[in-house]
Amino acid sequence: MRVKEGNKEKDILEAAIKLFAEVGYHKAKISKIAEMAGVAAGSIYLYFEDKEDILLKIFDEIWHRIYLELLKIKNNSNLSPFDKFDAMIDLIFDIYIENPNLAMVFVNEQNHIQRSTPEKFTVFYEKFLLSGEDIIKEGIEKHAFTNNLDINILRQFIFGAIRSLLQHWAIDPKTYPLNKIRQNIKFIIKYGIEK
Amino acid sequence: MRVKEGNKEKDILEAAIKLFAEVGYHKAKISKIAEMAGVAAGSIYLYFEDKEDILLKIFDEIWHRIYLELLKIKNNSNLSPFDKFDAMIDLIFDIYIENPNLAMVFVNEQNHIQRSTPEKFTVFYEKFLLSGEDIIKEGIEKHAFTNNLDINILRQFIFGAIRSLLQHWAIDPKTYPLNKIRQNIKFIIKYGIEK
Amino acid sequence: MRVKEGNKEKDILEAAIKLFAEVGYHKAKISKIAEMAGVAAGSIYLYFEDKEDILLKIFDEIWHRIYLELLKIKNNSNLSPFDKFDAMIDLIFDIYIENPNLAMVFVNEQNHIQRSTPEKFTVFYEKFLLSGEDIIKEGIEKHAFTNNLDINILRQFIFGAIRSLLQHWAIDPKTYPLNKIRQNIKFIIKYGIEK
Amino acid sequence: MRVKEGNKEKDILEAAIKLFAEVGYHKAKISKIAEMAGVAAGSIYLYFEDKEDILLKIFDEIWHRIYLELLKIKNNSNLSPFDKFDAMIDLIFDIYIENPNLAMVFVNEQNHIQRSTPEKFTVFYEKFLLSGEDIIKEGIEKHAFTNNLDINILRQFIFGAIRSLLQHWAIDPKTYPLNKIRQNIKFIIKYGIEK
DNA sequence: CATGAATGAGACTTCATTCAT
DNA sequence: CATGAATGAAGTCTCATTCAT
Repeated sequence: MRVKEGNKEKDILEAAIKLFAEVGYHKAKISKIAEMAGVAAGSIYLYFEDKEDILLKIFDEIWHRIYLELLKIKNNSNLSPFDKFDAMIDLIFDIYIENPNLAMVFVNEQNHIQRSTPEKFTVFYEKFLLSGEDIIKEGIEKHAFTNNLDINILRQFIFGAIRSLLQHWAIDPKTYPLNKIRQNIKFIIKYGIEK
Repeated sequence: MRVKEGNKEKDILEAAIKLFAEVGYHKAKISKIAEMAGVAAGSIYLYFEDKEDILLKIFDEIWHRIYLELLKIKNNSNLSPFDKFDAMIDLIFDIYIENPNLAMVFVNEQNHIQRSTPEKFTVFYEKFLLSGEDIIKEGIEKHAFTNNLDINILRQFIFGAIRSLLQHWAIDPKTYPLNKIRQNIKFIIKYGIEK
Repeated sequence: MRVKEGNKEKDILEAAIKLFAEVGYHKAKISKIAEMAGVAAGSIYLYFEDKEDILLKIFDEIWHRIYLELLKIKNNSNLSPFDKFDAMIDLIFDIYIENPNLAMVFVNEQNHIQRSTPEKFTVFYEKFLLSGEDIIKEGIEKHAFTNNLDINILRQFIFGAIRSLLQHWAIDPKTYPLNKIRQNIKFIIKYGIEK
Repeated sequence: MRVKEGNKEKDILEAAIKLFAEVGYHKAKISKIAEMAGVAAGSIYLYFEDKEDILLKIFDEIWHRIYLELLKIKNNSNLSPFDKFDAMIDLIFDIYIENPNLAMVFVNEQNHIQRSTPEKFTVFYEKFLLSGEDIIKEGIEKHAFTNNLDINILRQFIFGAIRSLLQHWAIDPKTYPLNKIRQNIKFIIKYGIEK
C-alpha cells in the first residue's frame, strides 16, 4: 500500500533530466539530483546502479519510445516514402517538444554515454537506425529518393543536422523556432539549396 | 640550446588534443597530458590558466585558422556561389584530415565548452559563422540558392551534419570514408534526396 | 500456524554464523543475513540491538555451552588431571566439529568483538577460563603437571594454539585433518617436542 | 633537494600501525591516519594504492625482516636444533619488543588481510614458513625433536600460541610480561606440561 | 510481530591546482 | 622558467538502522 508507488524512480529520472540539461552530466551532482527529486541521496541507488545508469535509462526510454513510433510509421502502407520521411522527422520533433530538457540531454550527452559504455547502450537506438534505414531504402527502391547517396552517410547526416538544430533551439528558441526548423529541415533534405 | 624553445605550449596542446580525442575532456587528466607532452604537470600552468583554458585555446586555434581560410574564399571574386560553398565544405574537411584527433575534440567538446564558458569562447567562431552567412547570402542574392530557407537554420543544419559525420568517420573510417562523406554532403545540400 | 514460532532468532543467528564465516564480520551485510535467514532486514532489529549484538550473542551461546560442559568435566571426580585436560581439548573440538562455520567466526572475530565492546562480552568466557585454570591448578597440585609454568600464560598458549589450528583446518581440512590436529595438540602440550 | 626525503611514507606507515593497533583496521579512518602522520589525506595515495595496501606493506615489511633473520639462523652451522629453535622464538619476540603496536596489528589483522587478498599477500610469509619448517625438519633428522608430530600442525601450533600470547601481552603487559612469556613458551614446546 | 523502502551520515578516493625548491 | 610532491575540497557510493504501513 505504498503511497508513492512507482513514483520515486520517475521523480529521480525527471530531476536528472532537468539537471543534466542545465549543467551537463559531469557537473550534475547526485546530491543535487536527490534534492530536486525530493529523495535522499542514497535512495537513488535503490533505483539505479550508479550515476551513469541514470543516463543510460534516460536514453533507453527515449529511444524505446522513438523506435516504437517509427515502427508504426514504417509499417503503415498508406504512406508514401516522402510521407514516411516527413513523419520520421516529425516524430523526433514531437517527442522533444514535450520535454525540451530531454532534448538537451539527448544532444549533449549521447556522444559521451555511447563512447563511455557502448556495451550498455540501449538496443533501441540500433533498432531505430535500422528502421530508419528501411524507410530510406524503400524510398530509393520506389524511385522516390536519389540513389546517389550512401545510406549510412545519409542517416548520420540527417540525425546530425537535427540534433544540432534541436540543441540550438533548446538554448535559443527565438532564433530557432521549432516549426521553422522542422520545415527547413524537410525542405533542405528533399530539395537541397539549389534554386 | 634553444632548440626546443617556444615548443612547450605546442607540445602541451598536441598532447591535450590527442588525449581529449581518446578519452574525452572530462576523463583526461592533467598529469597524463603533462606526461604525454614531456613536461611536468605544474608546467602546464605556466602556459594555461587552467584545464578549460587548454580546450579554449584548442578551439581558438582551430577557428582562427578556419576563419582566415574562409575569408580568402569569401573574398575571392573568381568563385561562383557554389564554388564558394564547396570550398567551404572542403575547408573544414581539409583541416581535419590533417589531424583526426582534432576532429574528435571538435565534435565532442564544442558543446560543452561553449555552454560552460560562453564568454571566453573564441571570437573566431562567431566571425566564421558571419562569413559563412555572407557566402550563403551572396548565393541567395545571385539567385543560385533558394530563398526558402532561414540562414541561421541552414548554417546550423550544415555544420551539425558535418560534425556528426566527422565524428563517425573518426570512430569508424571504413564505414564512413572521408571522400565519400564529402561528396555526399555536397550532393545532399545542393540537390536534396528527391530524385 | 505456530510451526516456526521462536525460530526466527535462531535462523538469523545461523545465517549470521554462516556469513561471518564466509566473508568476515565487517564484510557481512545485514541485508544479506536477512535474506539468508528468510526474514526482512528490519526484523533483525526485533531480535538484536544492532549488528554487533549478533556477534555478541553468537559468542555468548558458544561460551555458555563450552563453560557448562567444562564444569561437568571439572567436577567429575573420576577423572585424572590428564583425563580432564584431554577432555577439555576434546570439548572444544567436539563443538566445532558440529559446526565448522562457528569455528571460523570464533577464531576470526573474537579479538575484534572482545576489544570493541569488552564490557558487553559474554561472562561465560571468563568463567570458562577460571574453570580451565582450576583444572590446571589441580594437575599441578596433584604433581601431574609441571609447576614451572605460569597459568595465565599456559592458558593463552593452549587456546591460541588451538584457535590457530582450528582456523587452518576450517580453511584447508585436508592439510589439517581434525583428528590429527587433536592428537598432535595433546601430544605437544603433554610431552613437548624434545625426543 | 627534498627536505623530508623518504620520510612521508614512513610517517604514514607508522601512523597507520599505531592507529590500526588502537582501533583495528576497519575502524581506522584514512583521514585520521593522515592527521597522525602530519600529511594531507590525499598524500597517502601517493605512497599507497589504497587503504588495504597500507596493511599489505606493513606485513610485507614485517615478514621480510623476520624472514631474513630466520635465514641467518637456519644457515648458522654453529647452532644445535634447540639453539635454532630458541633463536626462532626470540626472533619474533625481539622484533615486537621494538614495536608493540606492530604486534597488535600483526596478531589482529593478519587473518583479515590474508583472506581478503591472499594473492597480494607478502611472499616472505611463505618463505618464512618454509625456513621454519627446515629448522624443525633438521631437528627431527638429528633426532633432537620427536618425530611423532606433523610438521604443518606443529608450525601452526607454535605460531598460533605465540600470536595469541603477544596479543595478550600488548593489551595487558603486566599479567603477561614478555620475558616470562618467552621462557614459558620455550619450556612448554620443549618439554610439555607433564611433570 | 513483520516488512523493506527509505534514509543520510560518513568513508574512501580522485585530481586540478599550488608552491617551495 | 621548470618541477612534481603535496594539498584538500569535493564527489560517489555504501549500508546499518529506522519507521510507516
